[in-house]
Amino acid sequence: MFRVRLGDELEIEEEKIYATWLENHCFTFSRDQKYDENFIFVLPPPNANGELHLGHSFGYTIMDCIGRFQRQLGKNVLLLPGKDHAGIQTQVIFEKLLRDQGIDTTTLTREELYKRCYEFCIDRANYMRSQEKSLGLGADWNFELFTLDPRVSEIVLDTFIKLYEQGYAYRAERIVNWSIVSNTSISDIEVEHVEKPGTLFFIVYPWSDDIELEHEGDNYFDLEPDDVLNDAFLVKKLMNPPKRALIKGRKCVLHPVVKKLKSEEFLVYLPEVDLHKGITVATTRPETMLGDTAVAVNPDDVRYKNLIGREVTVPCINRKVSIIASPLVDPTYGTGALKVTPAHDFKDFEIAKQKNLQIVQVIGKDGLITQNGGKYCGLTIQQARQAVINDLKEEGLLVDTKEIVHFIPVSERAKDVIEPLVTDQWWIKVESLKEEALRRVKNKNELEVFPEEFRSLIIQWFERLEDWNVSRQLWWGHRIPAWYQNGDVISVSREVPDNASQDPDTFDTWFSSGQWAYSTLVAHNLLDLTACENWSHNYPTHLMVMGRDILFFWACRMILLGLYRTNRIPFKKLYFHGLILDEKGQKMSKSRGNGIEPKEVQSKYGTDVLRLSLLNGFTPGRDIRFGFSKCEPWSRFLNKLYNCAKFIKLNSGPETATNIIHPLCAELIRSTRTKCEEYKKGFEIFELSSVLDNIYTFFWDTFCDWYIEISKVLLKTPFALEQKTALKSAFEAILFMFHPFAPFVTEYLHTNFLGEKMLLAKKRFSDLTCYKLEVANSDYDMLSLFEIVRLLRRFKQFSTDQVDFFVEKSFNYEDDIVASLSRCNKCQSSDCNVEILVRTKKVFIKIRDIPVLKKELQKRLDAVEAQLERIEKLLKSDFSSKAPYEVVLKEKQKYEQLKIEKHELENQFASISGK
RNA sequence: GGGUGUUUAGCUCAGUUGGUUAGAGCGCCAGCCUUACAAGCUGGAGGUCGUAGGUUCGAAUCCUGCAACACCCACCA
Repeated sequence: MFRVRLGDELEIEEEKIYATWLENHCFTFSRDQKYDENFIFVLPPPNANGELHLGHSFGYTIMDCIGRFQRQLGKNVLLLPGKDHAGIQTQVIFEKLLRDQGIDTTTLTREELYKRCYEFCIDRANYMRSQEKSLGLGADWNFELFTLDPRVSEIVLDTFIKLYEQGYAYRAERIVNWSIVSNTSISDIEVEHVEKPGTLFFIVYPWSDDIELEHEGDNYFDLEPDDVLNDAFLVKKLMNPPKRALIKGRKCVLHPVVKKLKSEEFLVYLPEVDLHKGITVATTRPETMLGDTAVAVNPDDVRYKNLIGREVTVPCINRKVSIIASPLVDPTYGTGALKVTPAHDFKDFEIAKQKNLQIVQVIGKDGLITQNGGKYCGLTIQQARQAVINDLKEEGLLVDTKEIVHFIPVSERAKDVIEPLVTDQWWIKVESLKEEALRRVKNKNELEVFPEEFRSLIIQWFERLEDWNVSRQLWWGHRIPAWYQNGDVISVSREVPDNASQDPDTFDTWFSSGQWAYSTLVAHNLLDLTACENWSHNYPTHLMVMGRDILFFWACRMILLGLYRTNRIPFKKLYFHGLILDEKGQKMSKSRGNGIEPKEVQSKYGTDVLRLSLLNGFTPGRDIRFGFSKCEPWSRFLNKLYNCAKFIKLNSGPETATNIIHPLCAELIRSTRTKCEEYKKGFEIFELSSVLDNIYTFFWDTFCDWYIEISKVLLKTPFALEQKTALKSAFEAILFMFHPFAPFVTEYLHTNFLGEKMLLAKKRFSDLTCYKLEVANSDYDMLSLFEIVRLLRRFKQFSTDQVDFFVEKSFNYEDDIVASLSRCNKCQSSDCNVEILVRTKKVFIKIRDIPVLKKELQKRLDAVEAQLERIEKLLKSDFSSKAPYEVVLKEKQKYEQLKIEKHELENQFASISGK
């Protein structure tokens, strides 16, 4: 926990303040209230295997800020905290930890590993909870849950059992993304594509039988390409395009399919291929040829059309395979001939399914070549690749290589290269589930998304969603409740059948976190799943907040599973925040070394500065840049707040006025109330950043720079008591409004400087003094006071001599206030040499420095004339007839006012001329 | 290849449904130790709102093209 230093002498201990909040049950949720009185939101559970980073701090700050505001409204708020077991990620981290400690993981039983890892996670969770508390997170800790908590797992398993019973969960052998390092399958969404250099090998698969090739003459027309598409040339559409062309020195043939690019049509010319020895394929992974069961070409590809059905021999393994046609083959890429390895490539698997090809697995789950790989059996992928290349070279079948840059799939968690493999897995059939999800997500009444643009991302994701592989070959996670006898599933149930063995696999982490929105509520008896079928009442939660990076991982899955089990989207409002970038706009990461730890900021500036600088200037869904330079202004702000509190304390006593009569004091109360209302409105639509901006300006510019300065005069008059009351109640409201943003310092000042007995964290709108005071009506024009002071300040600034003034019709002490703020002296009107109309008031000024006066008057006159000219032009145009009446009227009124001002100024010029 | 977002002052960003003089913080210039605060106060300079068109009486704001940057998705071997 952190101490924050304010000014020279004040230190605030955040930990003590947090303890006080807990002691006073500031964050305690009471169960017995109605939906409308509650505000419940389930917090995203961070992975319990490390510590919180700045991104977590950002999210929590937003959530806590909203939670505190909802309490101010009088709501019964529950922020429900938790931690995620994070399957594969934790297993990777934990196994490495054991290895680093010299422990051989293979010597431990599964139960032992699980137990130790559970303890590890609980330990991390404890640490992370202390971090969450240090941020000021006002969660009800009695409700905290872990995703592997028995109360939660029970629900997760039940969901799977239900899915199985209703035919949504099934087992199938299919090609999946396989991580050799983690020894498990992973879902598409956990695969990243990383750009890396690689080599494209051109390999000849010789004809199995003798073949006679047709020869079609040598007429080639010279053509200039307009563009290049992979290995083919694009030429703008011609009237009678030649069948054969020489482009950039290469013999090409015309492809019968026209390519459309940006609404323009192009002819495609494919480079001719050498077919004498055999058919040439291109691949970056030569070792997979051991599992080739076909060579595929595009059915429209004229180069190969006549060869479909012929046989070639796959070198190294000497397997005879046919040339088949598939529209999935891109004729412009490589040679246009694709080696088909169904067991180790997604597209090839698809082709094999359509064409009923044999599937030969040559790479095992351990990453070694299988027995199907013949003499290469037992080699690693890299070794096999080298061996195959050497053998091909020897036989003269490797005809070309090309260095390319391509995207290779890697595991998001372990970062190792993904090998597509055919394995037996559990799947969730998503077809009908996603239809329902799409229908509901498109309905804006059912789900509000902040920012709204993100709704289309959710829709697109669902549209593309295919069956979900939910089994993982890991020991860390919810073990799948499927039971086998002789390799067959005999039951899926929480009951243990006799003589059966349990599926060794666990669920994909997202299968459990996808249920978090309701599993947490059910675990705490806030929701009854059995009542969900035909219910009409509201879903218990109101809001879900998360980073935009887990939109697909988490938000979509919660919608999918939430609809399945509760018949509702488990949140009414879904709010996404952006990610934290460094000052240069780059992602923070350990490898770049540009990350900032939350505690670095907290110990240097205090938690409130961290919160304020994160919340300042952000827009939902948009990433923000963060660096220490963002903290400085907020550090100054807290110092200002502290000094302001000091001033208020110095100028308040036990007595208070109940009736505010002086127009300036009344005006202060009124504008404070207005700010409170704006604050409320802004928060209700989650405009946290603009709310902060608004109250910042109110505090600094309006309250400190004007009202406190004004008070320095009024405090010496008989209006002192009501001035003190007004200042104190306005400052109370200011602390109240800043409290969700900067809870620690505001709480401290509230108790120690305002001397309030009630905790600020417990204060509601209805407790604010500014709403209770009786305030006299007045039509006082605050702006004219501001204008007069600013005018005099400018004269004073530029003038070499002193400036005196007299304000017409000034009310109680107004002239003293003007004198104090402008540092000019008041005098009698008769002593003055110039009079200026400021809004509704006339100010008489005595100024000896005539050139300065003239210059200033001229500046005003120029501005007025420019305005007049502008409006005249405007009124002469179609504006008067076509613009709405109110808008025209506003301009006309402005025009009249300006004309009077101009007249006055001209008179002044006349009176000083010659002086 | 598909999609989304961004482009406003020297820097970091606001700018709500189009309304006519575009805002803040930091930085810059000038002047102030005015007894809450020099981490402050006062005054000031600085922007043809990426570009080319269009709609409109009126565009930073709406539409279209273009450019640059960023991110996400995708099974080009």
